[in-house]
Amino acid sequence: MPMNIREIARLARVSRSTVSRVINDVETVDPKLSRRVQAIIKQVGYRPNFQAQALARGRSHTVGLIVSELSGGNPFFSEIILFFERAAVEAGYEVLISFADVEAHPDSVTTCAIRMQERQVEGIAVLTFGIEKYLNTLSIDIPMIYAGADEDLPGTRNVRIDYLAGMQEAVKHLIDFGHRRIGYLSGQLNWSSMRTRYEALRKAIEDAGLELEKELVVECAHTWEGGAQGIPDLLNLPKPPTAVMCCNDVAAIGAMKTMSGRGIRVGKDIALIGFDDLPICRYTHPSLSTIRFSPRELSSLAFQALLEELQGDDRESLQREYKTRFVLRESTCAPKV
Amino acid sequence: MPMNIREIARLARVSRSTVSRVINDVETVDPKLSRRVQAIIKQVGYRPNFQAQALARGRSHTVGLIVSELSGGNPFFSEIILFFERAAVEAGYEVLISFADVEAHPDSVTTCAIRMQERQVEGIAVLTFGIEKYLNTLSIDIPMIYAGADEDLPGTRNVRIDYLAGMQEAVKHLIDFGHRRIGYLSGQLNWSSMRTRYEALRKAIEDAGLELEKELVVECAHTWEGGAQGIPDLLNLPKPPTAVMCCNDVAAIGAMKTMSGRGIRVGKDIALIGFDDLPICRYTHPSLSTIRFSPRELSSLAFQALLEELQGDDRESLQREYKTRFVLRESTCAPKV
DNA sequence: TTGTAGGCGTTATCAG
DNA sequence: CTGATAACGCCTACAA
Repeated sequence: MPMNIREIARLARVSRSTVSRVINDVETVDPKLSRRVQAIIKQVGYRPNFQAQALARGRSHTVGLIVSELSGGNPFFSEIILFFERAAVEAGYEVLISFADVEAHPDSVTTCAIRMQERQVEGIAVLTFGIEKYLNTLSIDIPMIYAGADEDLPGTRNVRIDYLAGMQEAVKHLIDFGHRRIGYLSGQLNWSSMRTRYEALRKAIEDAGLELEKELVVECAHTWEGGAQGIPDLLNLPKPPTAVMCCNDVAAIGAMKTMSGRGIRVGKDIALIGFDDLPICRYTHPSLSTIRFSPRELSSLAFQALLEELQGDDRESLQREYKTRFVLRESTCAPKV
Repeated sequence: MPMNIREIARLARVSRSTVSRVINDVETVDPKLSRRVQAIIKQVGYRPNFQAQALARGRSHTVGLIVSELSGGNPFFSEIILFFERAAVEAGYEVLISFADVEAHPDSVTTCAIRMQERQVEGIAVLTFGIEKYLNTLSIDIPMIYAGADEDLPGTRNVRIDYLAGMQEAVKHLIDFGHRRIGYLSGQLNWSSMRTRYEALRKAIEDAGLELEKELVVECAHTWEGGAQGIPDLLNLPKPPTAVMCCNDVAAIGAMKTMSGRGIRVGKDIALIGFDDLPICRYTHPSLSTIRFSPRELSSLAFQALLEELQGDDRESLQREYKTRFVLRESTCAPKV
């Protein structure tokens, strides 16, 4: 008992085309007939074969999502995936996820591209930071969306990320508190997103009339471990910073751990600010002031942009931008005298 | 220039069947010819159309994964998804993810089922806890895998979860420290997994010759917020517990937050044990002793079980079980006098 | 408004 | 070992 369109047609004593029309809500079908067919469809629990539809229509209704290999279980990328998936499903799309581990496998981008091609994805969103540069080899002629790319590549759309806005708010907050020596726990600066964050912070600090001193910038892995191991380089300085900003929350939390272990009270002895605003930030002790960079909104924005591209909307009006914002919690304080 | 098998055949001056054989590594094809065809395939960058293959083969090479709606950004489920996806891709399968939000939409299970059916998934893994009971309505005749289901449903395979092992280790650890009043921050007990964890803990405590007193069990949401709000009920008791176990890590971390705020030093004034072993556990202060329940292993185990079912392996020998284990960190201590 | 027939890209069953 | 040819389940002109 193969349950296909042919079988429904037989049961309803109509042609396959009619059933097809009913399935696809074509207007021109007689309402009475339509109802009859629908009744049978419901009765036998028939569902059209997605793959066959895709093949016949020449449209896969699938989009690709490329993210980097999850570094140390950073929840940020998990959430990117979750929210992108959800946005896609709501719009009737399927999503094909690929993990690109550029560090370990330089050819992983190729692998991604192959998978994407085989599944006939209609568009690709690259929601990770640092692998854009590998993608030019990929030369695909379908819509592509990046987030926070260095420069707008021709033929692609970019969701701009305004790192500066949040950084400025954070810096202003610190300066208002009286801080002058602001340190930065940076990720590896050869990653473009880390470079961008760094530049944004520097600009924010300079705009405020201060300077981000070289020795106050420590480069470490953008992971829990990285933050935990990197913070001593700042603390052990002859003149350590009175406030520290971090490239992301997990590094900040790692740093917090190390400092707590040394008896340094974050939010009292030193000010600490993260980046991302993971859910956990509200539940550290002290809760972590941070710069919000919501994976949910980013995902959603990226998918929307992709969707518009797919539907051939006007290219001009759709410049997307995500604006970061400072979130005040308990981990900041006035400089300790 | 449609790049399909027909085009390759034309370029290579062979039939489509031959190209198909080359693609699928059929032995009987002449090596020399095969190489020639492969060269052309590589040259033009041709990739077979996955959907067409699925249609022709009658196999979608896709499996479904049902998880519950993410509660408050608990990273546990995110990781379940990530690792399941990865295991599947390695085995050449695609995965279709569905979020079932049973609480808000009782019919979401039906929605899932429909999506799965449309995509012709070959099997389904239900890696969430508490929605098994809704699934009998789903009556699908494809392999299904559960994890930690109450009872082994007929015609399905279950990855057993040995909650007891880890609980016993944890309880023994606490008792060795001298604890006698062990409290429990439970999730809602009408969720089967929460009920199961509770039962396991009770058994572990009873096996050790103690009793899990009713008043020492607090029922709260299994979220950060839940833990933060639930812990006072335990602390405010006339005779509060000297050690608290939690239904999961996020609740434990929430509880930790509340206690820190009250000046209670976890790991000195009170012992605290989580459940799950999220990456964050190593970076709280103090780091959180917990019971490991690795989403990675669970996902992998579940996918393997599903795969074996799909490949028609022997049903008997494949009883899978995941065993939890206690992980000692800094949040436990002797009872404070 | 409905039915007929051909095609989407691939596999699989036959002959040759 | 290779090549026609008929599926797979659905969509879509085109014809009726």
